[in-house]
Amino acid sequence: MDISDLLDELNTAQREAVSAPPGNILVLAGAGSGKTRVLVHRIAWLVRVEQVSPYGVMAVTFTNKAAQEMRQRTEALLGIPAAGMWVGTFHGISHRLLRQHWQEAGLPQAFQILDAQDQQRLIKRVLKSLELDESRWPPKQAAWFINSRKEEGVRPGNIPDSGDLTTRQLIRVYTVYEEMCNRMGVIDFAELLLRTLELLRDNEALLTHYQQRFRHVLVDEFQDTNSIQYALLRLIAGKNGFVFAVGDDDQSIYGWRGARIENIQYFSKDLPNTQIIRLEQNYRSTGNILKAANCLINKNQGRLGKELWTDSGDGQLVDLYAAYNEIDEARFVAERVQQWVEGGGKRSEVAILYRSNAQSRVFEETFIAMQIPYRVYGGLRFFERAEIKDALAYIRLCVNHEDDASFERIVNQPPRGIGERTLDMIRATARDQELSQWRAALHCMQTDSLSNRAMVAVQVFVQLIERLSEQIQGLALFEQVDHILQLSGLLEHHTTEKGEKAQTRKENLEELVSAARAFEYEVEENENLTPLDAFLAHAVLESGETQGDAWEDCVQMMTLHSAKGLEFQQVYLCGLEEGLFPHQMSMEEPGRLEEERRLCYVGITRARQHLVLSFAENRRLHGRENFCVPSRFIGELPAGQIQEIRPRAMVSRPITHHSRPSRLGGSTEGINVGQRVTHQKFGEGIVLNYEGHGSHARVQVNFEKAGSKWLVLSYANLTVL
DNA sequence: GCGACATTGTTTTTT
DNA sequence: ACAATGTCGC
Repeated sequence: MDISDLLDELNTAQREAVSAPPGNILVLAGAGSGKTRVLVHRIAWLVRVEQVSPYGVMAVTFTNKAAQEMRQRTEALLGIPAAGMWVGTFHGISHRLLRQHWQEAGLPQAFQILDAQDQQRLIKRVLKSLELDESRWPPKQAAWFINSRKEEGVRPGNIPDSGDLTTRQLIRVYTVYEEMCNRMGVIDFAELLLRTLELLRDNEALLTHYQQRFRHVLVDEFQDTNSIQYALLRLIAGKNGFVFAVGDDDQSIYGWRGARIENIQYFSKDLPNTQIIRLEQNYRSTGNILKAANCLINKNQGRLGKELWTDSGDGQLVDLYAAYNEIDEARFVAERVQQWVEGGGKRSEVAILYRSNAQSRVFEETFIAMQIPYRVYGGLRFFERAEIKDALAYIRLCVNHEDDASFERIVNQPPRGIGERTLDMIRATARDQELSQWRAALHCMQTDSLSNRAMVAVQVFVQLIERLSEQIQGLALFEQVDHILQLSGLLEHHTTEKGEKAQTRKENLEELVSAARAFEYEVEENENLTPLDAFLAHAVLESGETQGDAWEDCVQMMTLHSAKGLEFQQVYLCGLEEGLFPHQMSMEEPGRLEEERRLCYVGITRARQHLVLSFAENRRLHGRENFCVPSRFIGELPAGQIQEIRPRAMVSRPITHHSRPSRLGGSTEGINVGQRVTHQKFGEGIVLNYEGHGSHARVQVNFEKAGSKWLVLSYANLTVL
């Protein structure tokens, strides 16, 4: 068999990984070292050389986009549709398993998936029913608690009672939340994985079946797996299966949402005869960019160790611009982009990266003023828009009357005279009688416990849903969606609504019908799912941009997080200031600071040809004008690779060559951001920020005992430690 | 039910 | 500063 085409275009390390005999393999793939390529070639190798049936291969990623790309590239390489091969996200694959084995998993056949928003709403209701005050028990915190427990595979009953009151309450919330989910037949994202894990773990026959089927499990972005995902992988691979994992510990940037970088370390301990292969040759960036990246990431402790290199030249130096303020920063970037475009560069080859979304605004304003087309990533996605979620809620309620989340959402949307009072009545009935809200509404009408007016309103609603449920029987998917939009009054509501936004909303709703129409083609061997159910699941699981929409030539603006996996000729890494990047919230803890550093590393390694760093000396943040200290990361870069651009005479602070943040001016002598100080009353703390100068200067100090305080420097009498 | 005011928080994001 | 909620009065 001719396999030369599979290996020809690979380097030695890549070849080693792709052609290794079946076994547990961990590929430590640096940025730009061809990790997806290796993964895809490995699949092709297994199928073509090792004669593994595509049916026995499972490939898992995190995002739908990555899954799609993997599938496409695999099919292109194999030259055949890889039918039977399971390529998808952890959630997608779990969903598939649960749909197939809903009975064994203890789920209703028509179970629906709760997205983050719906989950939050449901938690709010749980808090209310437990009579917990939302200000003392923030729903966000409860959601975080529940999700992180689930991600560790822990049910409410298995949380050790530490005697801590807060924890006890949260366990109660978790318990009730779970009951409500079960009653409503909905599961949240974390539950998707946890249920699947339990399903396989507790079901010998099923587990054996899948272990025998999937002898080869491949994982992308392994450094981003959390505990439950790792457990799932190991369970499916079993004793006789093989895991092929690709990851980069230096690009682990999702620790804050449960990803466990340690999984990389555990891998070789947990799985027998692990072979570790490093991919260090970089095909993306110039030598100078790589040197900067290597030098920075070297400051992290406990790395597995990897040093990127390239055999293409050094290229341009990395530019560093010290802007006067954030407006100057944006202006500088825009002008540079304009020069690039005038020189024949494509706008889509330029990325502006920043730490937080709020930073995009100034760039947007500047780019609009200078008429440079741009596109901002992030923000609300199609299926997350309110009007779309309303429409979906109608559909879901028609499919499953017990779905309280949907009931709440649309019972009075568009307004039909069912106000808070009526709802409270229904909610109370639901609680007391242990009914779904739908049934509670029926109950209220039967028992005549509502005012006449409310009665009629509820009746209208109930009849509407009943009529809709009946009428959509037997219709094609898009007709069902269209029908519901027309008769629910939603479309009409947004049509009569005035304002520019209303027009967009209406268009979005129409777009939903088109999406439903397009979706019909994708409904594959729908595993005992109606097209409508499949469409609903698709909406939740893949709420992303419908697709990579017509690639206009736009400058790309995004956060560092969303830049992972992408590459650009020119990268502007902006807002390199202490407190912003590394972010305030991550500065204290060494572990989180290292994650920030990895984030910076990710940013740097996005650039192919030219990297420009910038920071502002003054920045308006949360309404306050702040003096900024250049990010410590700037000081951690190799001076030889950096070229400072400072056209402004007024700026005179040295930037490179210190890793310590520079000193404050005026009478604030001796006090630096990040320094430990002590105060007579408040005790010890760390200087977080400062503003103003001379005798008016104020510093923000985070005291260990007293918390964060702003102090006027001339009165505070701080002692530097 | 809706508009006017007040309060609140404000890293990163996928599924 | 600012947007996104929540509360209140009509």
